[in-house]
Amino acid sequence: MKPSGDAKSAYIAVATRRFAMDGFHGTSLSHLAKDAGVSKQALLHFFKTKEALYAATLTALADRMMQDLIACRHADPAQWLSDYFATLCQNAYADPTDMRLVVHALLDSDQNARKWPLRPYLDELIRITSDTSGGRTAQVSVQLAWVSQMIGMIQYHIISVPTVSGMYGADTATVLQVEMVKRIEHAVHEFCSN
Amino acid sequence: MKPSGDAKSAYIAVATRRFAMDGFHGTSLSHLAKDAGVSKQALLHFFKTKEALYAATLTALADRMMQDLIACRHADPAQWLSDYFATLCQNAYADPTDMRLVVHALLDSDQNARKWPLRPYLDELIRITSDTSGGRTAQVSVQLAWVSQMIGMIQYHIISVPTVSGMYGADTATVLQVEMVKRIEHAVHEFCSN
DNA sequence: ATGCTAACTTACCAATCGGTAAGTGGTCAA
DNA sequence: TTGACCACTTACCGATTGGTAAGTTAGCAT
Repeated sequence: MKPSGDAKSAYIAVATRRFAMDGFHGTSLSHLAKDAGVSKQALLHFFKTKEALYAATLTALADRMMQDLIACRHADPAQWLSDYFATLCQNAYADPTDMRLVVHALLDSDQNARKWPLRPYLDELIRITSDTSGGRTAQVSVQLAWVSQMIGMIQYHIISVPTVSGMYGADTATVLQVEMVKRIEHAVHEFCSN
Repeated sequence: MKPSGDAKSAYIAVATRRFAMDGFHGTSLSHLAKDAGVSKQALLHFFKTKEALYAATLTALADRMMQDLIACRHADPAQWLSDYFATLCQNAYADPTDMRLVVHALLDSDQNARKWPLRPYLDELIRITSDTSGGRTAQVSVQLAWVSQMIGMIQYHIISVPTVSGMYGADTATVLQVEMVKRIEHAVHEFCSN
């Protein structure tokens, strides 16, 4: 007998990819089932509604992002942030799934009072920022603003890659990516160093 | 007899609000019709498919954004950009519709090779940037990167307002907005002045 | 052997989807 | 007066949606 956790997390993985690609409304249970190679009711056995499955993918996303952040831990908080944002960007070039899912979730967050699971992740980012020599003196609101700005420019950049590539060509898009990584590094240095 | 242009643009206005709120897949023709106070086929009379209506809203969006940019024209290009980004942000606080629509369109841009109408707007932003004393010396790729960064941080900030407000409270969200406007102003000054 | 439960399946449901077909009522040129 | 045309309506369509009901199959403790 299959351990239940395996199948469940496999379904979440499939759902993550689909929801990130097409959004909540653009994804149907039948498509998810076909992707997972099971019947639609196999999904509904673990998740009572489509909404519940979506919520589970968002929770898993939050866990993943927190793990990725912790994985970059460094004694110097500025270096930590610099490493993290760089790897976040590089990983997203290879697989933009998570970044797309976050943005989709942001756009959906109006219509249902969904418990937003990314708060600990944001809080941790702010905490690290407040440990840097440059960020220490800033007010909390300034720290929040800076963190928002950073993840905003990264995530927006990632989701705009296909469009930029279509508008200006793949070559320009690649050059833009390189340039963007530089700008991120520069932004961390400017804010966090004294 | 009603002039046809009026009804058509009224339908586009309704569709713009709905598509910006719920995205393409989250919006149905019947909902749009109910919003407009007509039957579903009134819409299909002007726009042959739902896709065509969506494309029309994106074209209208592009025109609007270009107009708003031109409306801020100023002899000093750095001042032009500063004014534009500030008013863009302020308008979006009052009505985030356009910013949400852009982000929705970015997320959708994979699945159909849609002609993206915002390119002239981007080109114009880059042109203005290249006229500033600070931007003049930069390579085109750097100018594109900076413009992407600016509109990215603004649009992402706007769509994240409800979530931030839910996570940290409306007061913190307001403080963040004020702080964000400052950061935008600072970013323009830093890049464009020399 | 038996009964219980977890992990499914097939069959089915009303509701809604985008879109087609065939009118209806009003305006306007001839 | 007529006839063409435009904006729009009602009626309808097959396909798909999220979800329910009722089995079926396998493993496992007793």
